Amino acid sequence: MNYWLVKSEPDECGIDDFVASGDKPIRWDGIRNYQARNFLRAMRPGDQVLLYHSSCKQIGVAGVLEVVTAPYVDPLQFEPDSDYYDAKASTDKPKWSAVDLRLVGKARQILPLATLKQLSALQTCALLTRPRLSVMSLTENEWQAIIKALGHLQLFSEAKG
DNA sequence: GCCAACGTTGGC
DNA sequence: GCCAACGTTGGC
Repeated sequence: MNYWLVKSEPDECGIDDFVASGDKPIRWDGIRNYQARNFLRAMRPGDQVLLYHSSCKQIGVAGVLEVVTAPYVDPLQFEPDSDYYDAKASTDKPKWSAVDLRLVGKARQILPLATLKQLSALQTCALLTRPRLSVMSLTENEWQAIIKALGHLQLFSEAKG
């Protein structure tokens, strides 16, 4: 079991999109950074993922997702009309990957960045030390610290009964 | 292979 | 909207 954190602007794809999608997974695509891609390629079905909302009113952890599929070729790299088109990628030599993610639970309230910054377990976490990295692994310790902060505040609710 | 210019991310 | 951080590009 591995732990991850992914960032997204909620206008693009946020926790409410996962709530609306219910059991149906959403493809996590459009990653166009090599380090983020390499983390994404290490994802395995069943891995747990925190969803972080960036560049928005309420910045912070918005909920928990899980990995549904193994990584596969991101089809958007081949679509010229897509924002995520990559002219250098070919079906012979695809460059970018995607996985499918599904909702586990939504936070009752966003766990704000300001709070995350105060957690001692996160002082060396990539979320705080590596700005602009949009997919990262978390240690079990980092994961537990965030889950505890979510749970202790009773922020967590089951998305589906 | 170096590095300046440029573009993007993302908090504030 | 500003700007710091930093990844990418491209000239040499």
